[in-house]
Amino acid sequence: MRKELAKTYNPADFEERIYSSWVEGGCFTPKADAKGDNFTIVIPPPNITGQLHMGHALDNTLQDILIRYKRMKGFDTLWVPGTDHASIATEAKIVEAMRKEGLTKEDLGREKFLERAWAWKEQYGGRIIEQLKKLGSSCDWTRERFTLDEGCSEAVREVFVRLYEKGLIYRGERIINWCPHCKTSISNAEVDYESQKGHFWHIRYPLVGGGGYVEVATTRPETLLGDTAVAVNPADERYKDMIGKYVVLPLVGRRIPIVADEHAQLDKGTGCVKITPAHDPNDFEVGKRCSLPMEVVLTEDAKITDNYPKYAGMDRYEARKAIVEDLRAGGYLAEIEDLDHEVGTCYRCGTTIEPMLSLQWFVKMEPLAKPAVKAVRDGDIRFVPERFDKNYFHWMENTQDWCISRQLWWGHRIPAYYCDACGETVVSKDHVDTCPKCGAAMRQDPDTLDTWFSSALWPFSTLGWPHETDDLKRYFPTSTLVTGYDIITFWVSRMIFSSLEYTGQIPFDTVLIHGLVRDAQGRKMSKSLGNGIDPLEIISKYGADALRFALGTGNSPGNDMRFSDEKIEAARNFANKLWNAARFVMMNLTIDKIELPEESKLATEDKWVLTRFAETVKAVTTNLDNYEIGVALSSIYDFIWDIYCDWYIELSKPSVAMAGTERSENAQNVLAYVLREVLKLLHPFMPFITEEIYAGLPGEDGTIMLKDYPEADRIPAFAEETESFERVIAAIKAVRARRAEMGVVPSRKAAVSVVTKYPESFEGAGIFFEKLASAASFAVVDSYADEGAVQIITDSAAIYIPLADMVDFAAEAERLTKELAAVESEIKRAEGKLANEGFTSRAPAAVVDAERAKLEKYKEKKAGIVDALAAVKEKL
RNA sequence: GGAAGCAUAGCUCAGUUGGGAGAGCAUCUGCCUUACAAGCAGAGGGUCAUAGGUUCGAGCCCUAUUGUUUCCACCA
Repeated sequence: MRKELAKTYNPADFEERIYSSWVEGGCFTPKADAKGDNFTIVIPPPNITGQLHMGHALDNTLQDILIRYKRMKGFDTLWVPGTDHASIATEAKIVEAMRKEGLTKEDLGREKFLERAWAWKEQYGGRIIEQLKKLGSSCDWTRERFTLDEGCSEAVREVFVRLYEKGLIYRGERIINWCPHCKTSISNAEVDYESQKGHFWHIRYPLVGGGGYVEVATTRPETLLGDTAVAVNPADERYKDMIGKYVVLPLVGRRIPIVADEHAQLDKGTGCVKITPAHDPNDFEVGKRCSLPMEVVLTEDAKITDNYPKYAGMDRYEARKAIVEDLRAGGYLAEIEDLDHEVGTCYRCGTTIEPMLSLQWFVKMEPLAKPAVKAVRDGDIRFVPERFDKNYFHWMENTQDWCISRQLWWGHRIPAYYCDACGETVVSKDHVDTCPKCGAAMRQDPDTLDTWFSSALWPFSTLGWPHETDDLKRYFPTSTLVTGYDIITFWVSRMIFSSLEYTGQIPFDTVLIHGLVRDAQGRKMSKSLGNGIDPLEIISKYGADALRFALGTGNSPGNDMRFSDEKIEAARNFANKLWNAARFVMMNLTIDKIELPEESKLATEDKWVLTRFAETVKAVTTNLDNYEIGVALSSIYDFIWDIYCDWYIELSKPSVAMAGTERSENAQNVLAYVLREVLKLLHPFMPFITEEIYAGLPGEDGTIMLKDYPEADRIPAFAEETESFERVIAAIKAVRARRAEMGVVPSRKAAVSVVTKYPESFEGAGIFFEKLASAASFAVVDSYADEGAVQIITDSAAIYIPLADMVDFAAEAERLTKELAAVESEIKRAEGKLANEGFTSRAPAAVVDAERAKLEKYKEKKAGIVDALAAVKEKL
């Protein structure tokens, strides 16, 4: 069905309608007749609780470009989105939403809280999917899978139990970052460090049996209650004799040993360090090494425990005050030093983090990391660009055991059950109510799993694993993962070792890494800075195609990009240009079917544009196959704007205008053919505008997104005619430049005469000179005698224009002298190069030949300039 | 402290196995040429951070230096 294009490009008029037509047409489901290999992407859309942000838009755009490209290439493509993963931020959002209603988690209880969380998720989750549709994302939404059900999905339970049975998962003590306000542990990545003014309290610990004291310093004096040792460096001469002796812990009266440990540094403070194993990660390590007791002194809301009656119930800061006061009164306080130090705070509420000892579940990393490193080392999995494998290896080879428990409710609940009566622990896929040992009631671990634990299963859990589903058999392992470099350690590495461990296969063979999207000043976009640009606003203002173009152009794998108004405007302008070109073509079409004329009927300019197009197709496909999306896109941009619009459309106008003739129809066919094919070429990048224009082409039906991608080999190309026609273009450009330089207005037409060694190149070119170079007439002549004419020299022609009244011959002479010098220096360079034995014998033959050809051109040009200069000088 | 990236035109950035420095924006000049002023035709503007090295040949490969960004670790 033919459709007229609107006079102005307004994406809002058609983007939504087109998306619906794709959905209705079943375009996103795999093609039954796909002839190629599989190409699968299994990736979560953005976190369900968040607004679509620019980073996600970038992810999604790059994924969609690849999917659409592969689909048009005949691959059996599948893009399955999973949905939310259960991050701390997610729960925080839910809690925040509830707080507005005056509700807290604790009020509701776990069951009700999860119920509400699900409702909330549906509401916001639906919205995010709508947002992605606006971007044109061709996810197969019908296959959307939720992996977070009832707090613990089947796949997650399955792997937890498997790991437990293999001894790769264990429960142990560890120091975690505890937020006393949120009452949850948070990961290192979620701790913000801020510089705070504080103090360094120097405290004296008396030696048991008299004879003095040792002095330690601390920024957190209240942790003194939990000290179980003082450490000195084993190499420290000052304290050599004290190792093994005891000191008395002030205020508490406990005898604690002086131990030797590398953790104590010789040159810091006094060289003595108080050791609080239960409240400091380093001290914890010292405690393990020296077998020290772990003394917990703080409750989960950071108050002193009942074990220290004098301070019990005091908040940590109150306790600090009281303890410092008591230390002073007891004469233990040696000195108070002012200190600026970095304090860890909760990224969400800003509360100072308290390191706490706690029982957590861990995954043993060493046995998992080895095959994961090997898979990348052996090239089974490839990072694009390659350098990111260093990042990956560095992390994988130094990783510590992975703490997977989180004190949250919204997430996959740990499938471990404890019997309080007999202490039995059972790990099971199914819910366990009664203790298999003693028959008492069991309770499930209240904690949930780290969000990355379930996300790590994404490539196969979304395809139905642990069941042997058809999807799994058909599409796993998947093809390409597209993600930012900031997520390699969190997610990519974990997907790799998880997949190898549970399925025995790699999860994907290629990891395309992109950079971060920054703002115009180069800052990372963040909510707290308020510099985030909302992709939806951009879409409504400029269109999804423009956004996709802006994200795709100049995007080079692994490099950050800045997002600016200039960039999006340039993208919109490009869409507008294409729109107008298409309008021109369509309003001139009288044919009702596009058919490329046979070779003998093609004009030179037709052959030229087809050849340049074939080159473009080659460049685009090669670059896309190498994941050079930005380079591929700029090839298309250059072809459409420079070759097709600025040259070919102009060149074709005279022919098209001969209404009713065969020549006109041929020109129309070439115009429409190239337009149709370039629309296909561009479709993966700008799906909406290409679909809209395509729908208006005569004789075409169906959606462009299921058509075959152009293949360079199948486009007729004519090397000789192209080279020949470039001479005409060069001559036209030279005339325009010369006229502009002289300030001749376009309306002043003048006769153009050409003397050339290549008269056949200029045959029939008169019309182009008249139209594009303000020529009143055009002639190829053997020689030209009017000495008052302007002379323009290219490497294939001497062009004469009688504009004597405009010519300043002195200036002409100067200009020609300059040009002569320039061409002579080129000749010198080329001759020097060719005279170099090393070059002619070692450089590839093609390079040497190209150099010889260049030299020939320079020499021709020089001869022309010499003649012209002589003529001008005579005139002077 | 450990690791990695980046440094090219006034600005933002491309530059795909090493073979005569590019784009967009900005600036300047001239154009309403019947698809497009969100446009057309021209022009100016770069010691490719610095110093060495490899090579017949280096923006590209190697080494060092400087600046900058990021990740990891540490911070009694």
